[in-house]
Amino acid sequence: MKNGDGVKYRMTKQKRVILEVLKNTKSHPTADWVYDKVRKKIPNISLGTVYRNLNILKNQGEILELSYGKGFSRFDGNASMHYHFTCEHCGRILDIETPEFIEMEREVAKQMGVKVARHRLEFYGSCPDCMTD
Amino acid sequence: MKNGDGVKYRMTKQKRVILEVLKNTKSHPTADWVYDKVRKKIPNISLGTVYRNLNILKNQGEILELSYGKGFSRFDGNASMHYHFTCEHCGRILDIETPEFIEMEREVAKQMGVKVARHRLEFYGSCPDCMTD
DNA sequence: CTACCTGCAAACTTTTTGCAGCCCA
DNA sequence: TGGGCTGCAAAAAGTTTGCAGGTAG
Repeated sequence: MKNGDGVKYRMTKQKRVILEVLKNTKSHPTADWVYDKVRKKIPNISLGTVYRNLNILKNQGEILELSYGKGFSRFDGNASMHYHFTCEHCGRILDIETPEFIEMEREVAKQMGVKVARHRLEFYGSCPDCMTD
Repeated sequence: MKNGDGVKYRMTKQKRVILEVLKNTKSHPTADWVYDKVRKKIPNISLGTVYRNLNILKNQGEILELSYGKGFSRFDGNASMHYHFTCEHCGRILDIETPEFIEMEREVAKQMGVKVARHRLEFYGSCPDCMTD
């Protein structure tokens, strides 16, 4: 992979706009959604460039990549640690403001004899708009 | 999709062997690994059949599908609720025997005004064999 | 018998990559 | 100026699907 460890990243128009799009949405968009949105400002940008920059931004710690089922990722312009709630009706993904549940890591480390570096926690259910069922 | 709601599932040799393979491993294999393993017993089985049956077994609640990053799923012959620990060195996935942390669901439901149906929790770090670093 | 299931192969989806020219630092 | 970055298009990788014949119940 290019842009490995000791490589200096450059700022380009493409990267700036991609980051802008991600920072200005609360949705947790797919690469394709970002592509569509960015094309409004840079009509001839290619999907490959979007993917390349999403990976760079992720490596730089500017954004988060959230892998959900099968073949697709979503991206989050908010890189600080937070959990997510997915509405199983409308598909919306909401940020959760709860502080991290770190005690769980200690518990698992002790019980399994492993070293826990991090965890990922996802909640699923119905969002306020979809609770009428 | 075939095999929808009211459809009766049949037991076939293929499905039986696939389930056997999954119940007899503690690894959390990919579809491809299952395919290789099953081919030792049914040499001319097709990958499509493996995928079809993995989906059926998942819908029947016999196995779990675990989606990790990018383009691939892993399957777990242990369908009872449990968390997973992934070793970031060797890639091994271990089952965690901790009871479910259900209080978190209540906490999130109250704070966000949502209805939480379930959650998924994944731990990452170093397993006992890889802790020498 | 008859629906469901199978093998095969082609299609699909999402993401990655090779290349030649471009442009940021 | 040089080494990363770009657009384009082709390729990868994982999964799904259409079809015609096979088989469980």
